[in-house]
Amino acid sequence: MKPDVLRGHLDALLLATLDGRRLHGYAIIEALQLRSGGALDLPTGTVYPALRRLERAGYVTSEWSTVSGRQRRTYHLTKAGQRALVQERNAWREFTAAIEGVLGEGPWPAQA
Amino acid sequence: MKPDVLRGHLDALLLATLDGRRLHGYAIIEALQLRSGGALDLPTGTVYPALRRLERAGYVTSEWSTVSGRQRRTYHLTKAGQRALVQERNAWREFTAAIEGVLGEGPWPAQA
DNA sequence: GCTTCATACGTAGCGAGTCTACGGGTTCGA
DNA sequence: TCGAACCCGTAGACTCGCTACGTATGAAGC
Repeated sequence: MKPDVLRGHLDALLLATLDGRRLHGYAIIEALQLRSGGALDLPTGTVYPALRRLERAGYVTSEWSTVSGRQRRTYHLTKAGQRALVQERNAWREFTAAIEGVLGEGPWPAQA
Repeated sequence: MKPDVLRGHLDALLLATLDGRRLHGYAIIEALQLRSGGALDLPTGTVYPALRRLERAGYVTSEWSTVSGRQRRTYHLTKAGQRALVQERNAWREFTAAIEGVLGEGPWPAQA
């Protein structure tokens, strides 16, 4: 998968991953792999900055906890985050509809 | 529509638009608007550099022509461009499958 | 005790590519 | 004569995902 195709869709992925769950960063990456059938293997340098962006935006909050001596930062959605997720899903539908209208099979019908 | 979401998909759009047709830049922009139901309104500063990139890559070729005193550069697909289009369509399917696997409705099933 | 791997956090800087904002020129209708 | 539509193009900014790196703990193997 080309690197750039995720642009602008990463927030939606992260919000959806946290929908109804509390996860820490590393677990988010694993969850994304699982749910995408292995297609999405995001490096930490992609995910952590994105999570901070979402936190600054007020879409997620986080707490530190220590599990068997290991520091973990666990994230979960805020109300605003859930609203944002709804919007992201709508935006995704519009986006795919637009692209598929163009990508649709074969040469165009005689018109225009 | 957020600006970045097109990243990495623009080539596919342009190749698909030129599939079986010869169009000049301005007409490509109009065609994209039409096919996407108005959702895609690309500025010339996006389209022209992209076309040159595709031309450098050998996916399209172009000829100048003069129509009623106006200079036009008409583009069409090469063989390599058609192969690239097939690949782009496959990549698109994989991409949407991956994202939709994650975005799928609601909280995740009890597991993992 | 030492190494190695999986777990877990994070930053700095790069790079690609889309967008904004220009600028040039023609035709045609009001 | 003036504006709007048509048509080409470039320069530079900006965003944000990726690469590469650094830190630290726990458990397993030897």
